[in-house]
Amino acid sequence: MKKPASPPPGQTTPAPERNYFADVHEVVRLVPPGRVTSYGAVAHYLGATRGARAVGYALMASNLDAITHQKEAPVPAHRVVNRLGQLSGRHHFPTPTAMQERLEAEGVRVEDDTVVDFKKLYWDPSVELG
DNA sequence: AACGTGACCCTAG
DNA sequence: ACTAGGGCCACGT
Repeated sequence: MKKPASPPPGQTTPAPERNYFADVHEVVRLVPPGRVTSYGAVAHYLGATRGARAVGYALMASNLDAITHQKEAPVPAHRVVNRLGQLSGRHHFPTPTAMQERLEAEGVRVEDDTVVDFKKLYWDPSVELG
């Protein structure tokens, strides 16, 4: 077998198959309705405090996947906002107002594309889940 | 294989 | 207190 790669430990991707997509998918899915979390919190829970970007990327993929499958959003991406509580990803939703609409539907007040009482509704997986 | 992009976060002046 | 810049992670071409 010409398996050239014997990836030494400590290189990129320490975990064997840490599918960021599936990982984020699962964490966000655990976010209860009426609560909101941030990309950084999810990233931190995954172990990468600075991987918040990848979290957003994975979320987009999962959301688009759901749309492609024409099913209900398996991942409540609308409950994920940036560290400032702003709906930075609202522009990437099927509709520019889908995120806010969904949040308000769950009782989350949104003003000026920003979650009201974001700190109060904040849901940290590292804290809630441990 | 390398460069560039992106729903971000943190540190420094 | 505010503004500016750099950095990390993953994916596409």
